[in-house]
Amino acid sequence: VTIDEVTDEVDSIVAGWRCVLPDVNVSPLQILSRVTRLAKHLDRLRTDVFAHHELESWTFDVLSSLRRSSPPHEMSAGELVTATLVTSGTMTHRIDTLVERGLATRRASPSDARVVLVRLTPRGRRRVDAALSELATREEELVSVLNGPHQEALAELLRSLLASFAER
Amino acid sequence: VTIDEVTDEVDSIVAGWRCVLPDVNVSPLQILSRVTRLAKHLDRLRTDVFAHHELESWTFDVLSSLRRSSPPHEMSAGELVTATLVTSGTMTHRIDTLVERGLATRRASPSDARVVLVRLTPRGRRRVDAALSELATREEELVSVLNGPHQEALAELLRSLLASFAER
DNA sequence: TAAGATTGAGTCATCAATCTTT
DNA sequence: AAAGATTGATGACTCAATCTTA
Repeated sequence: VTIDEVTDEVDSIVAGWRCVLPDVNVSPLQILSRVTRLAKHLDRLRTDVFAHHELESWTFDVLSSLRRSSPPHEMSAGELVTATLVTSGTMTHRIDTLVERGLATRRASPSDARVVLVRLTPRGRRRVDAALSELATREEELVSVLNGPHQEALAELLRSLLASFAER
Repeated sequence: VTIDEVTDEVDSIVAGWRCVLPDVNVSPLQILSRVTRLAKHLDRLRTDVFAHHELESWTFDVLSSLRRSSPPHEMSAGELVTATLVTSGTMTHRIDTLVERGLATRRASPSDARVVLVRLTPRGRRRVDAALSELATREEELVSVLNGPHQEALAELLRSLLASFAER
């Protein structure tokens, strides 16, 4: 690793740290810094795509959880909280917005009045399906810079890394 | 891919979509959804680590850019904007905070009074060095679930993916 | 007129306190 | 009490408008 050209923003970040703090092992950044940057780009891509369908990333998050649940596509607010990794206060607000827009309905659970059940409307279903479809197409283009085996290898490596997080 | 067990949250998300929308190719999610989730976990890890050093992720972002710049560790506000991928308004506020805390100084450029120069203080330097050192240790543990060659392979695959984003 | 930084309005997030039902 | 959802305060972000200097 001596005469490599600097080809990447991450490479220069790593090189910068090595120069300044030579005793610290910054090689994990070669992976983790790229993960962070990729995630930022992906976030932008999603924002763009969803805007074509009058959705935001955060509304899509909720709608897509509902969509993947078995018909009648209904989940409790608490289930949505754990599925989307946000706080309960955030979820209350998200549901407010979705109901206002006619993309979901909210009702008290008949069996336990503390529980709020959120259900996808037909309009919400059409909206989220169209958005996902376009998103998948765009993501396919991106991933296509890697051939099939490379894609699978990458998915597997990421799975291992993710699993090591989940253990904690 | 018929009798695989569902081992992962991402696997079940992908399986969910395949069931609901079988005509959409959701295999890119095997990669990109894991990237997003990894980034979320990383964000939490960084928040934790930086809290030990009385820093937040966003203050660290700025301080680390300054730290990697050549002595006297001074950059213009505009350079910091491009380095950290935030808007200029955000950067103004970040600089305010860093100056208040004595981690950086702000002055007008002598050669062009429109330009604001931000410089790391010794206190800021010690703070960011300590934070990076701990972060690197924690990230090393995480990445260590993969052996050396796997780490390199992963870094290379991510580099390709990132490059394909940068082209757009 | 343009470049660079700042300000202010609006959005969505978190956290902690509260209300309701069990 | 405890579980679930809501409310309100606060924080950091973006965008657009503004101010200052070149």
